[in-house]
Amino acid sequence: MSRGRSPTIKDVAKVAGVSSATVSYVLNDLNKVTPEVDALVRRVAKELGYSRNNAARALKTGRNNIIGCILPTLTSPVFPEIAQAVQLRAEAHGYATLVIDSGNAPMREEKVVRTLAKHGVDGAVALLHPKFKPADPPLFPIVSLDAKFPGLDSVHADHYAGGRLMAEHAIALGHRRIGMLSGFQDLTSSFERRQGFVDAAAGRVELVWEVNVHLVPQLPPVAVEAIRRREVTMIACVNDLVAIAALSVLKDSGMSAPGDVSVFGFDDMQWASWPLIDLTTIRQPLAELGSRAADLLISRLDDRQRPVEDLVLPVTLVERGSTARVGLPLP
Amino acid sequence: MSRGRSPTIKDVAKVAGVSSATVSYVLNDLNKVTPEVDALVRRVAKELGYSRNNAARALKTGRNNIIGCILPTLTSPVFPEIAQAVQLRAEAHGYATLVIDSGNAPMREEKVVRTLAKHGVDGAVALLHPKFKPADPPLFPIVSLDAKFPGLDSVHADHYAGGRLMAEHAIALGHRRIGMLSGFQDLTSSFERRQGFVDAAAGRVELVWEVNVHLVPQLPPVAVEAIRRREVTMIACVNDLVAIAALSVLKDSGMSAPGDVSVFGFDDMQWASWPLIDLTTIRQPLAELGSRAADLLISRLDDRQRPVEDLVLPVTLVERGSTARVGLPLP
DNA sequence: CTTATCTATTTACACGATTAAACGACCTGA
DNA sequence: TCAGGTCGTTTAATCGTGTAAATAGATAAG
Repeated sequence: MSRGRSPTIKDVAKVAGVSSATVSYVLNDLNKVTPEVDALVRRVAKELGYSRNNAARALKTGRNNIIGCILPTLTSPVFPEIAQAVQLRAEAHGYATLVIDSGNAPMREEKVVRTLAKHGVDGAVALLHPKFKPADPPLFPIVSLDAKFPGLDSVHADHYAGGRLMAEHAIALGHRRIGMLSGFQDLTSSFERRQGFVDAAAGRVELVWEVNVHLVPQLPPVAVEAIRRREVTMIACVNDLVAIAALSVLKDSGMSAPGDVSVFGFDDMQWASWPLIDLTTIRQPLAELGSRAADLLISRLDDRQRPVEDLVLPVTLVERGSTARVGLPLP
Repeated sequence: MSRGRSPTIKDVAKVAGVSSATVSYVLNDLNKVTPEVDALVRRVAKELGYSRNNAARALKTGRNNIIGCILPTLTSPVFPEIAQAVQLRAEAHGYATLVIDSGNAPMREEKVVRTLAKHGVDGAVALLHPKFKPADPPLFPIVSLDAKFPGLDSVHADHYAGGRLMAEHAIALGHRRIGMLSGFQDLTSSFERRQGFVDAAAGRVELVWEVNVHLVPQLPPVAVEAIRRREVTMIACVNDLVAIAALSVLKDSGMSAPGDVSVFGFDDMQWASWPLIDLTTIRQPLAELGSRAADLLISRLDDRQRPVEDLVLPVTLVERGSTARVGLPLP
């Protein structure tokens, strides 16, 4: 105590006049002790400013009370919102969260998992590339974010329904000629979003052009050219970041949304609502995604036998100023 | 091994036919052993897939190889860039990083520090409110980000010079009547930015109005009104987020930058360069800020006696499309 | 050939907590 | 009264590493 060292369970035991086992029982809420002793121990512990040594506990129990959160990058508007929710929920359960970015490469994902294992995480929430190969046997339980993953628990938005929603809204606004900036189709969520759109649009909309793009706010030349051809009344984008890139191209080309062409995003990341951007989009509940994933992971940690669960969260349409009824002049 | 349990130092020792102490010496690179034994042990360890149990090591040595990174929030464009750099650098040194957001409140900062201590971090990089009171004695070393902090190592950009740079560029563009959206002055960086600006502007620029605002992309009504009065040719903002809020107000009011009024930001966060935003700003080297802070923290962990260090990084002017020479018509 | 000096390795304990098992005190029912 | 059960508490072993101290073996010095 006064000798700098922080007090251990034994110090508490000595002061309280009981054995260290008793202290441990009290502090772990196994109710094995009389109310008086319980109260006494708690009081003494608080007085001494006792706080459990996590390393010792981890060594003995094999549980570290740390979970990992693996995301493709932190420098994107979407993922930090998820990370924040995971962390908040984990903390409520007494877990700390190790947020790590995997740089979007499946190989690095596997390395990151090993790193996390080395640091003794009990499990992780992860947004994984479908090509990711889990170690066998797995180093720790993983909950897959954003997409179903064979053998893993998962939490994700209903991308397919979102795609349909986009198409139906576009049709309702009178759009018949649409260009599409879809994501590369190896990513499950990109695939499902497109699929939903295409299924709902079938026969009612002409998909004039389509370009696969990376999920970043820069477009490849072929996409820029497509936009400049002015052949469509709407550009449907795989996510908000890409939609912003499209808006940028429009601005650079002297066009604007929704006057010359409507632009439709997906995600409803925080900045989509800024007046400068003001993007019509499909909202996925990012925070809920994170907290549900944390919950799921922690239940899994408590019971490794429970059946694998796949949680699908609903999406909603958020109508803003980047889309308009076709043919309607600017207000 | 084959019994599920992962191999320990004793398993390695048994297979290699040496004692566990020898294995420990080898794996910790204390060169106390013959080259042959060294090689043998390493080979066996690799063969068994041995990996050190961090909890046991932490228990024995009191070092966890984890550092914390405390930031006001993750859902801001600026902080994740720093976090990413911290993490990358920490990983290179064999440390994992616990990123935590403190929600911008000094009281919560103190709580977060206790949480981190509970999870056994060896130290932390933190962006602290000046009112933050470190525990005494400190629970672990902290490197202060973004501002000097009494008694702590620190790494931050040269906010004062940045403020001057803003003023000088404004003057060079011919601006004489300027409105200012400054941050609340209890935050050191906001204070210094303003001070630099005011000092350099003295006598050459009229500060027509000034409003203290929170560092978020929404402005209070009084700021909105000030902007709408159209009394100035430039709005100087405490950071990019606030500058974006100003641009939003302009757009909502049927004005635009730089045609009606120039807008000047600070930070050069990632999105400032998007064509939709295209913000003239003062760049602070966010990634370098993070990695230098991590370096500094780790040196501190290795030597608690070294004198406190204050690292100031230079800022630069980034000229984009939100500012223009005064009186110049739109191109 | 003895004794001192190194050096490579091992022995043995500590770190702080958890927990099965042992223990003792008290109660209960025949 | 005594076997058996219950309850609250303690004893003691254990988790995997690190490391001071002991030990053995080789070398050098006298």
